[in-house]
Order: sequence, then structure tokens, then C-alpha cells
Amino acid sequence: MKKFSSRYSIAVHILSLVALSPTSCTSDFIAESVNTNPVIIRRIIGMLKKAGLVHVRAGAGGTYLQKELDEITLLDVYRAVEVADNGDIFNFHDETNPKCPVGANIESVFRTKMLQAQSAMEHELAQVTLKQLVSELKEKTGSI
Amino acid sequence: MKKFSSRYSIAVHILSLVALSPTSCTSDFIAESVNTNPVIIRRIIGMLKKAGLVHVRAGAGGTYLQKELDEITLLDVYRAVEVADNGDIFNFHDETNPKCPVGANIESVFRTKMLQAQSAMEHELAQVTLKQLVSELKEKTGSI
DNA sequence: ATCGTTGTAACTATAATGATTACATCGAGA
DNA sequence: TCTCGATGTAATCATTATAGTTACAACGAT
Repeated sequence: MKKFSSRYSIAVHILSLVALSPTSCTSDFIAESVNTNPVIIRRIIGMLKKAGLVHVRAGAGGTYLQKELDEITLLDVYRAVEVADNGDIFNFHDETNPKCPVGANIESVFRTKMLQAQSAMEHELAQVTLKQLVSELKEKTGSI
Repeated sequence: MKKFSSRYSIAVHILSLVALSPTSCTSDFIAESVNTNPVIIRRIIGMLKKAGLVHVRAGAGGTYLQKELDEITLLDVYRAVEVADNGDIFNFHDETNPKCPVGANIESVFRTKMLQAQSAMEHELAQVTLKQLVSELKEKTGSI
């Protein structure tokens, strides 16, 4: 019964914090808001950096957005921290018996359907920008 | 980088086989088509049984569909074998710092978006019946 | 009553996650 | 230039899910 890792929610948390915080965001500072270990934060920031979403002042400290808030979607963040090797979220039992007509063909038929389902999910994620999300967050917090 | 387990693809394989096979489907027979251990098959059949999708002739042997092919959707199968405790596929880092305005509110904002994405995926799965899938499978195999 | 099948328990190996300690390296500022 | 805080990353550990396997009691059609 596996779900997606919590890296994704932490990544969104990090980006929101960086977007909203007036002060410099060190991994220690962020870790306190997320309530976890600074190394967890640094690892995730490393992925966000690799995806071109943030840059980090090495030595000096602090993480900063590298794109505008409305240029980052939840899909971008998802792909940065959560995506599997080939991008598929569904697993397949891929060594079916080729001598059986069902075993030989079931995977390709099933895979097509699964990719459609995955696309639908990713399309939904692509609709939400961090700008929207942060704006809703601001409403919730009243001010910040 | 976790994906869904291969139980799902195996479950669909099992149901397709049961639907198409003229002979009795014992766990040994199915395991040969899937190319895995019979106990794996029995475990998954147990979940399908619990979900009311199949029934099993205990003692005698053999698995049979309990619903019509067009009454079983990929979402039904998904829920039978893959669903996590509360049904959410996304994980949340839920012990954020309540003293931080972002930490205190990010989860509920993010969760709403995630549930929409999950719904989109499940809606897509609900569109596909086993009847369609088996029909496509028949086309692929030529005959059976 | 027999015998093949199911339903489980128990065990193993493997892999991902999340947390933590440790430490080399970077670079801004005194 | 030196110091000191911050980053980047390796290594380790506990936990959990998956996948496979062996073993065996219980079922029930014949």
C-alpha cells in the first residue's frame, strides 16, 4: 500500500517558505518550520536545485527561488523530487509467460490505460502554480 | 521514487485470465501465466475476493468472476489490491511546526490540490471496464 | 477416504524512506 | 587572510513494503 514519499510535501513547504520569508532561508531555519532534520531539507533542496527551481548561496547560506512563482507548477516540483527512473508511477510484473496469450499481451494493453491515468494526474498538477498555492496560503494565515 | 506495487498489474492479469480461460483457473495455472509463485497469486485473489470481484471454490479449486466483465472497472481492481489505509496516495509530512505560519497551514492547502490530482487519476481508472480491456486483449492476441 | 487445492503463517531478501552523525568545503565578512 | 557559519554529502540505522518461498492445516469434490 505504498504512497508517494513525503519529500513532495516537504518540497512544496520549502518553496512556499522561501517565497514568503523576508529573512534568509538556511536549512536550519527551514528544518524548524518543517520540523525535521536539516539534512533532510538540504537533500530535497539539492533536488530542487538540480531541477533549476532554486539556487543556493553556498558558503554564505540561504536558498532562493530561481523562477517566478507563477512559473513553477506542482508538476515541476513533483518531477523534481518524486519521479521514478522512467517516470512511470505504475509498476508492472514484467516477466509474464510469453507462451500464454494473456501473459504475452496483457502488459501492453494495461500499460496504455495506466499511462492515461498517470497523465490525468500530472495534468492536474500542472494546473496549479506555486503562486496560486502561496496566495491561498496567505489567505489562510491572514497575514504573514 | 516509489511506484505502485506490481500487485495491481498481476490482479488485472488474473481477472483477464479468469475471464478468458475456458478451463478452471487454479492458482498454479494462473501462476504459470504470470510467471510467479502460486502463493503470490492466492494472496492477490484473496484481496479480490474480499472486494467481491471473484469467488473461489475452496477445496475444489478454481477462481471465478463474481460480477459481469462490464461491471468491473480498473478502479475497482485498484481499490481491491492497492489502496492505502485512508485511500490517499500522497504522503504528508504531518508534524510541521505549528508556530510557523507556513508550517501551520501548508498541509491543508497542499492536500486539497493533491486530492484533486488523485481524483483525476481515479476518474480515469473508473472509465475503463475489464470488458474493454479484455476486448482489446482479444484483438491483440488475434484469437484465444 | 483420498487427493488436489486453497488459505495462511513464517521466514528471507531486497529496497525505499526518514532520521541522524560526521565532516570536508565553501565564501562572506571581520 | 582567517574565522565561522552554512552547505553538500557520505555513512549508518531503524522502519516498512514488496516479492518470493516453504510448510502445512483445512476444505470438499469425486
